[in-house]
Amino acid sequence: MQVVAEKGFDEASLKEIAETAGFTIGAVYSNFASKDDLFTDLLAERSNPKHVEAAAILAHPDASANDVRAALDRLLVDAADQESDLGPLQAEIWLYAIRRPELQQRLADQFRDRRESLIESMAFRTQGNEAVTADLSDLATVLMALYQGFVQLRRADPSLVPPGLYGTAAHWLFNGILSSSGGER
Amino acid sequence: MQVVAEKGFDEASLKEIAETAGFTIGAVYSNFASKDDLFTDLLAERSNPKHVEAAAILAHPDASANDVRAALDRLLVDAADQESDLGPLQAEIWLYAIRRPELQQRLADQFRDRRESLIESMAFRTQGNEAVTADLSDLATVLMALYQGFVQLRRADPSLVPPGLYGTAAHWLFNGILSSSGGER
DNA sequence: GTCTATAAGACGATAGAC
DNA sequence: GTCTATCGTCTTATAGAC
Repeated sequence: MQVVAEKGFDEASLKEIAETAGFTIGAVYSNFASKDDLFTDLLAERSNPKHVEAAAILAHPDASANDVRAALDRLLVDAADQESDLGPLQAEIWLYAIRRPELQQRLADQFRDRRESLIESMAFRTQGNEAVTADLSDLATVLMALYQGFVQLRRADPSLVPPGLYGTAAHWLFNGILSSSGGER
Repeated sequence: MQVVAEKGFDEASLKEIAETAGFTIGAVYSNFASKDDLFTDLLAERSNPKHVEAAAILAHPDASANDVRAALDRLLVDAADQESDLGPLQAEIWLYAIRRPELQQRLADQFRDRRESLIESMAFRTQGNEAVTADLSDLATVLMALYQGFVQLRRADPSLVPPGLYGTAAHWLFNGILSSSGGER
């Protein structure tokens, strides 16, 4: 995955992948049937733990609104800056999956699962607030899409995405839902 | 660009690229020095007209809030569904550019230009509204990131992004900014 | 400017020794 | 289960005729 993130799937030769892992090509082929098989296997192992983290914070009953905003920002900065591989890797996986019909469904399911855990976490914090509850699924979708977009913008140039903007945007969305529920939608 | 979108940069062989264009490999090499040269040249020609379109609608003084929401949704649906190449192509370009330091700056500039035209369009509609004007740049950044994320989610599975959600999200953000400007931010 | 033919090399994948 | 050595194929890029 490290080599694929750096070079791209096709430019990542099995020789380099094997040697990065401390093996030779032969060793790889005794464990995997093909390069595609290797990639799809590693893909299955790789569940996305980041959004679960955020969901855990969102779900924490003592967390204040500011805690949530700070958690979202930390999530973004960690992903885009510290783990600088994450953006390219996700793009590679996305491209790989949408071009293979049998994987496209799995990718969609993955997105759906992440959204579901986000919804559950947020539901815990917004129960009793009907206005927000009704739009919870849409809000989760927006937060996920925004995260993806921010990671890519930030990778092109960190100064494009001011620090704290992810949390601020979430704040705007939340308030926007509240103030929209009264009038027309 | 069509072949690159379908197969990916590496899997798009010069033979297929040439034949798709109705030429042979030799003809390509009499016009371009290398495959990278071909791609970067085509990359430069390809300016993104879509956001300009949206900006034009946003800038129209007679446009109602509903017109703007409808325009944003049309923008998304057109991009993700009709031009189904756009998502993969943008991902390919992004990956290609962030891996080449000399292109990364050009990519960042492109993002900055698009944001600038979005800001100008919106400024025309929000003049006099200080609360929104102050956050215009951030709002534009959020709308751009959201657009990118939506296109990718929708390509994995259209039902992940309900119709109208882009416009709704923009509506929430706008209202959120208005209601946030009074209290703490 | 575009073609055909070809060069040089890298790649994924396999065979067989250990 | 991992190694070395090798096979066939495909690729980018070039040379030279037209």
